[in-house]
Amino acid sequence: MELDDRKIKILEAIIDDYIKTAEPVGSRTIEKKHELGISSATIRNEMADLEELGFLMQPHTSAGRIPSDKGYRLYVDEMLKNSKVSTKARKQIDTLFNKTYSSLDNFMKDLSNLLSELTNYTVITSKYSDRGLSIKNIQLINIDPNTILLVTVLDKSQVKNNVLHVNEQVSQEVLTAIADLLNEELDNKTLSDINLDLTTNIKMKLGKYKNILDPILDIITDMINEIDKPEYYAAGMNNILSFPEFTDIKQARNLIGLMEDKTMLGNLLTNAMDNNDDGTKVNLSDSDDDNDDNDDLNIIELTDEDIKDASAIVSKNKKDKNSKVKKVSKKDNKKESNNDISIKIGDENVPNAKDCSIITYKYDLDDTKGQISIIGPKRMDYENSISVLKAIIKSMETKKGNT
Amino acid sequence: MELDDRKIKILEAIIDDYIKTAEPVGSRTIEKKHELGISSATIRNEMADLEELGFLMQPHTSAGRIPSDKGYRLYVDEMLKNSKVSTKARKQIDTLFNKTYSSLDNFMKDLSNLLSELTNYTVITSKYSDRGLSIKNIQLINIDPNTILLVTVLDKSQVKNNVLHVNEQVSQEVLTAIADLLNEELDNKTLSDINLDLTTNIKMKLGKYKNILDPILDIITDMINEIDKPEYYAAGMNNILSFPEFTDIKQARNLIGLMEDKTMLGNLLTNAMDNNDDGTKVNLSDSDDDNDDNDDLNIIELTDEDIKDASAIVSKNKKDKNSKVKKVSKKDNKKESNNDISIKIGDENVPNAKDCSIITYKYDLDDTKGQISIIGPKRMDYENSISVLKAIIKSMETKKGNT
DNA sequence: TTTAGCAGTCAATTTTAGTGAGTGCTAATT
DNA sequence: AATTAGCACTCACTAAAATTGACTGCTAAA
Repeated sequence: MELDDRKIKILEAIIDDYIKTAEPVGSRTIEKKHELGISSATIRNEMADLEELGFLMQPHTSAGRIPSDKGYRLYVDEMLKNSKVSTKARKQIDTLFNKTYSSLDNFMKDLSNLLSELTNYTVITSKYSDRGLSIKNIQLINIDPNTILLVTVLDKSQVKNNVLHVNEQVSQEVLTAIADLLNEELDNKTLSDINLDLTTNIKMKLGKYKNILDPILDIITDMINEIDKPEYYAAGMNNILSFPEFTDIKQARNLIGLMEDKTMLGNLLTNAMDNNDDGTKVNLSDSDDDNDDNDDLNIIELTDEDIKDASAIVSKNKKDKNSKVKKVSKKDNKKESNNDISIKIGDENVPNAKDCSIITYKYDLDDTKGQISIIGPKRMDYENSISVLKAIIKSMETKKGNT
Repeated sequence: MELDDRKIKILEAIIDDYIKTAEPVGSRTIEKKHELGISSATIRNEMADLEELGFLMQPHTSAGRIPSDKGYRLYVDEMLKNSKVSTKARKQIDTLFNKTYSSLDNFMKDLSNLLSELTNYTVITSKYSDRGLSIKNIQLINIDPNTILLVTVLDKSQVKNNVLHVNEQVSQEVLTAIADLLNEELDNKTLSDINLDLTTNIKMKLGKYKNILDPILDIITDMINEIDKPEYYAAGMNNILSFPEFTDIKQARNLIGLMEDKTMLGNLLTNAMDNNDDGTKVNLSDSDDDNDDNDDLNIIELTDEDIKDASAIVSKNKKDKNSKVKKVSKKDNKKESNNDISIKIGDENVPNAKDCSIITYKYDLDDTKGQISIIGPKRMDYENSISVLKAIIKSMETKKGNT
């Protein structure tokens, strides 16, 4: 059996409908809402075929059809259109990016909240520092007879403070001397360069300052470990509770628990940006508002024979309509795909999130990396979510260029 | 009608039962479970009286009774016993307090998570800096030709960094000079002392450094505003979803939304530690493990004629049994009550949390203040929650003494 | 004052019947 | 050969009816 043009149209109609209503879609609904020029009986036959092909499912014998994971996959890979971001949303995004922030943390929090507000889904962002960062400058400042302030400046103006208490009194001169020596030793060393060997080496060299140096080096080591740890922020968790698929309180609890547990969250997000065989990567095609209608998502990788077939059909179909869709081989895109958007559907996620879809963008601000993930039900509004996310990414890229 | 001894016993039995089962409690249940030596008919009569007095309610005619807010109030004010913290919990608390933390933030997060785990309720902590803090030291460090690092040291070793980019190149000597002058001007000024007048004044005096000074003073002003803002952290939100009173998904969503909204959360917590007429304040009586059984909560303030009557009875009752409960007038305790635990029940909270009870402890670490709040259903396990909280507070106090 | 006993209440549960949106199959039509 | 009309069948969902049982309040006896 083949996945022909008409089948795809019907599938698309069903998925669109199901995304809106969350109710199984029947043949008569399709006949009435979409002018396909065929009777419900024919649609019924096609639906039976689509089910056999694995794109649709029936919750029970006398119900309409709902999309299977495979159905969503095809939809996401091939049928997504670019919807325009509302002017209101546009404004909110611009306002966010024009505001000045005292820390990246605060910015990311506001960003997450906004994205959640604009999509009505839960948004999780992660943030971790680049291990390749190097130490640029260390300062030791005497702020109290027995208190020393250690200021460590990393690449790209990241700064860390640590306060340490010492038993003996140390003059600022000595501290400056120690700092100078440390700067010499640690200059241009990256965080991962700083290991036990290096620290013992330094301790040897600066033996006479042992009492002060030891705690300082300990603190630096601690700090490095600390920097490594990713941080997470979740916005709009309550949104998850508004979808009919999560009325089962257990499901909801499971999900909220997942988002509160750093370890589980780590797994979830790592998985979400894996570019293994499942999951799509969509390219951030340049979307000027002038030629929006042509701004479709480019296909980077496909997963399944059937989907490949379908892809060919859909592509052909779109070309006929003078669209710019092109198939890009994985290799060609290796480099730029780093920053792309990935979409994981249902079972492609960790078991705890098997009823969700996750749209993830991996950002890289040189000194800080991380990701922005939108989590919703499988029948989430992919089009709007991706559009909003893309708008935000565009602003991020622009801003990055300016700084 | 009077609230006699037997009525109080029955009330206590009902509340204890309801806390465990979340089901309306009937007269026969009480007769069977508690050996009060009276028949269900008598209990029935007493229950009718208790309802008339406002301590109990009936969800519907043919149901058992549940406690009213007033009933809980009496229970919390007068009937709470001190339960011992389990050795396992004890250990977890000790582990937490023995761990070293690089920031108070991280410590408070772990603390919240632990408290949530030990109580099975949601825990919210807030944290804000004392406006009375003064600036101890300002350092300006040249980290790049056009980049200056501003390090501000506040009282009690709080340190803030800010990086600023300037157009012209400035030598470290000039920076040090500016820093020295700033230190002179700002020495011992508290955060609230630093206003527009003072900054314009400084700008006048140091006119020749205008280009560098202006952004620096702006940043300091920004920083002060930033410091003022309280921060919140919520742990164990998913716990809220496990109580039968919140099976209604709307209720649950409302609550989780509340905890995600900084403004609403602010109101909630401010209200929770108000010591206006409603709400109890319990004193942290010294709880040595040796005389745990006598370690009851002291009553500081009461709210209602009926409750006062009841209080007298309960107190008398407990004295007979050689307990240490004593009534303390509000005035006598003005000073120490700062650090006490307050309990808000149902309608005493902001409307959004009217079905919850909130146990709050206001901590004060000199440089940082804030609160720790446990939020659960009105029929929450006050005894365990308070015991665990008290154990944590004790550890905090001890640690504070050591630093 | 207490208690046994009984009639009455009402939420919750179970049962029953009815409805309607949906299907699959078949035979007629294009 | 593909499409469609028509029909029997399925089954979740709903509303109404019947049943259950955990309560109460009241009364009269102890």
